[in-house]
Amino acid sequence: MKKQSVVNNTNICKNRIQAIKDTMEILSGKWKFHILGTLMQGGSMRFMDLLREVEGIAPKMLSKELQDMEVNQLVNRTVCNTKPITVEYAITEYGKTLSPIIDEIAKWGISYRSSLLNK
Amino acid sequence: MKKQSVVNNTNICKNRIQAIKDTMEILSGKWKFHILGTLMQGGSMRFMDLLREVEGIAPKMLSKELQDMEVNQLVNRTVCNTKPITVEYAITEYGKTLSPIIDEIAKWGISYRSSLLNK
DNA sequence: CAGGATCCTTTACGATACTG
DNA sequence: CAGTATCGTAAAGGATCCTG
Repeated sequence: MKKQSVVNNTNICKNRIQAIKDTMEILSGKWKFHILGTLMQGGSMRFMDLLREVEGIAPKMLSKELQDMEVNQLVNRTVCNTKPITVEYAITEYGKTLSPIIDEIAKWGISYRSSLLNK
Repeated sequence: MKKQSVVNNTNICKNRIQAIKDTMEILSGKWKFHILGTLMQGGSMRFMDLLREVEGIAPKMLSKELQDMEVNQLVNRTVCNTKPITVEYAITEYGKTLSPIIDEIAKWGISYRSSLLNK
């Protein structure tokens, strides 16, 4: 009667690896974590602001990464009727579900830095 | 006397972004999360086992990624005196500090999958 | 301001073959 | 078995110019 243990260890492992693959595919590229981290603390930001905050990124790359994330509903793009036009980017509610990941990454980076200093 | 508030909001933000940068630099490349996830659940593994488990990776890439991570002390390489020689890879204690990140990534991937199914 | 178009350079990645 | 060598492609990245 213990038929549910068909879900064996091997399967759980495979699923876990598949899950990592899935997530990383969506967050692939050099800049996505970086952009998400910036948007998470900056609220709504314009293209130019992002270009300034995400140091080192070229407009071409920023544009491409934002499009990727828009497709995956992680960020929201809003055109404002100003003159000249401005565009606001913000994290969606769905995108916010990534914040535990970003938080852990930031946390690790911080302790990494301090472990470098204490040598 | 409140001189410590020199650490203002802007600085905290910059540090956070820098921390994300640091972490992602160490975990850069297409395969590191994947390999780490595998090693975390597999314990000590041989090169060939990894090649099999990390589906799709080429030996060259596996070798390179493992070397990167060895330099950063995330994984441990042990040569065994067998015939023919075998090599065991395992996560270091330091590497294990990355597990909250990997866990969050796996968790997100799993709920991402199930949200796809419920459409 | 927001970004697309173009061109060019440099890495990253992949497939296959080979060696101690 | 555990890799390295070699070669080729694709993507990343940078610089500059252009347009609605």
